[in-house]
Amino acid sequence: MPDEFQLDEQACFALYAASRAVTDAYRPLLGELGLTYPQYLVLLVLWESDARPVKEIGEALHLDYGTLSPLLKRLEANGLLTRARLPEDERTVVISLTEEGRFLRTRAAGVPSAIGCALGLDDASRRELITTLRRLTASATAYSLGGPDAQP
Amino acid sequence: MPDEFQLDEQACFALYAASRAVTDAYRPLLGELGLTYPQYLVLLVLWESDARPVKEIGEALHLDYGTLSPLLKRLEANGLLTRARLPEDERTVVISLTEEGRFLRTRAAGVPSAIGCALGLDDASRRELITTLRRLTASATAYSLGGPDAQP
DNA sequence: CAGAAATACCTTGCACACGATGTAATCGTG
DNA sequence: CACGATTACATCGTGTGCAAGGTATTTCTG
Repeated sequence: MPDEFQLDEQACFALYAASRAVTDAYRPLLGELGLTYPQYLVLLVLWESDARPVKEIGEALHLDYGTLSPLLKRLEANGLLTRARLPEDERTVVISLTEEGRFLRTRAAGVPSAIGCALGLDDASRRELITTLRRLTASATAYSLGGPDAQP
Repeated sequence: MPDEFQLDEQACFALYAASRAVTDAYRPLLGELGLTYPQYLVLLVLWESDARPVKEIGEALHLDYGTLSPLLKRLEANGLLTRARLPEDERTVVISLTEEGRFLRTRAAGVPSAIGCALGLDDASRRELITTLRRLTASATAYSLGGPDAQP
């Protein structure tokens, strides 16, 4: 019987390695734009719909405030976005793109297709991979929240 | 036509999110053993074959010295392994498990199956996922090394 | 065999990621 | 309406990851 500790048999390691390899592929492209991959993800969210509270960005990317707060501060320092308290609710901070932040989208126009090419996946296997990974993410998240033997 | 910037359509983000979700699932289990996920990966490598140079561990996990050196120092400080220069080649540092490091394997016996269960993948889709991810990793790595338009 | 190149590793600096803790604002309840 | 709970966010500490730069040891080359 196979060794359950065998690295090659573990989907988790394949996932971990693939994730870093893909981020590596992004690095030179995003470096041209002065961005890291997580910063690029934040911009994707904002390009899709601007002026959102930090909470929504965190939900979209599954990132907590401890990660987002300093990241957003760096993007603000680079002139890509602004932070403003909501008058109706002084607790929430709304993140809005600056003109420069909106313009960066045109400079990033080639990135998705370049990466799509780098991954070397046809459209069908890409969709299937996304489906599998989403199921896996949901399953792992449920496990984390509920614990190995959760009793509701 | 679909927006190429759409977060939901990007395999990269699914990968990034899944990788972190899986690491989250490991955290409580490994926390019991006083380990992080990358530290656990190093032990997997050493449990498979002990007394290896840092270079080999890095190749197995696709990690560089900048990550491994401090990580190995922490594992050494925790009494799980030792570092020794090779007499034949004073440049290389050989990492060997201590008695405690070897024993930890028995305490970690339940981890792989617990995670396997948490991911909720049957054996077939797990293997298929690993295959897809390995192709993807190879493709992304080749892209990173060769550049978008490499001319050998 | 001397000097150059390569190798193995280490350290530093920066940017995530996450747990834990703190704070101000709002909400819910009696 | 007082006051405890909740919410939204910030900060701090620790541990990765990676680029860049440094050192010591070996290997290669002329």
